[in-house]
Amino acid sequence: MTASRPSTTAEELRGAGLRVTAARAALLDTVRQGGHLDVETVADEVRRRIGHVSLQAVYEGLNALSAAGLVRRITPAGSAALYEGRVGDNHHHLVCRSCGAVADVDCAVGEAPCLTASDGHGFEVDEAEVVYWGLCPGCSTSRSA
Amino acid sequence: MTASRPSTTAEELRGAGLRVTAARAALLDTVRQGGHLDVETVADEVRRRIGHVSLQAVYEGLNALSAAGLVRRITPAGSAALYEGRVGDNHHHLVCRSCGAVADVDCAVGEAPCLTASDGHGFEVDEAEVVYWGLCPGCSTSRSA
DNA sequence: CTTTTTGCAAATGATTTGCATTAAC
DNA sequence: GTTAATGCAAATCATTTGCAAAAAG
Repeated sequence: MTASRPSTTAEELRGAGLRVTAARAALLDTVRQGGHLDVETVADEVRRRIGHVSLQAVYEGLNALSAAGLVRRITPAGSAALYEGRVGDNHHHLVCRSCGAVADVDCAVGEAPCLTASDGHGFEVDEAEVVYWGLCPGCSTSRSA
Repeated sequence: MTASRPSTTAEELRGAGLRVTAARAALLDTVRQGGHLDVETVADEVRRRIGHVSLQAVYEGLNALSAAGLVRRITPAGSAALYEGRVGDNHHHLVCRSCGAVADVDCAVGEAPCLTASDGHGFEVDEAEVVYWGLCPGCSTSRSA
């Protein structure tokens, strides 16, 4: 079954140089279908799909997937990491200070505006991560009402 | 005893609604003089100034100071938090993926460009945090050389 | 067959919490 | 005198690590 087009999850994994295991495939599918999932949530969903998978395998797999650029890892609050399936489109995040909700946003200034720092201090920048802190609609309402 | 001369630091603490203690004052002075300091480093420096201070007092004090807006807490890597004295000037950070070095940068697009998301999704945004990921001069050189 | 991945448990590191003591107001 | 801050130790949470067994290529 050596398909020539990378349409399946398995093929993508292989194309990224990763071994194809049930855990990895379920991990990738799960992250791609959800929005912003923490490790525990991913683990639950993966287990719902393929049965038992250790938490360590989930951590390992998510590391491998994000290193390969198949998923993106974000750490808005500094506490628990979140994973999302949208990669390579330079989108950013709105994070609620109150409930922790995360929403996607495209960059404010067109194509890839924030990708370049005004003064790079000699750094070789390859990615810009923007987090908009505030209150989500729900928390904003209950706070002012 | 009641201090008769108005030390700037003490007054700022009072003005922010915080009690003036040796620990808090040393904390604020320390964070303002350093660049980007982690909790342990702050604790060391504070002890060098006023003698023994518990690590918990440092955590507590830094929380109070950042809640009051006197210092800023940043968590670039998701691991250890860093504190800096520059607040309210909408500056951002360059972070080295290799050695973790952090440098300040002013926003790329003028005054406060990244402060507004293209689509706020109803969020009430009050701050935008930008992290430019890359390699610092040193790590960049040793990697390509 | 060789290398990577999984599983299990214990370890690590950052940060928080409970409670008595002390200092600030 | 009240209230908030400090010190100390233990607890908590996310994540990592070591090593043997199982699976992928």
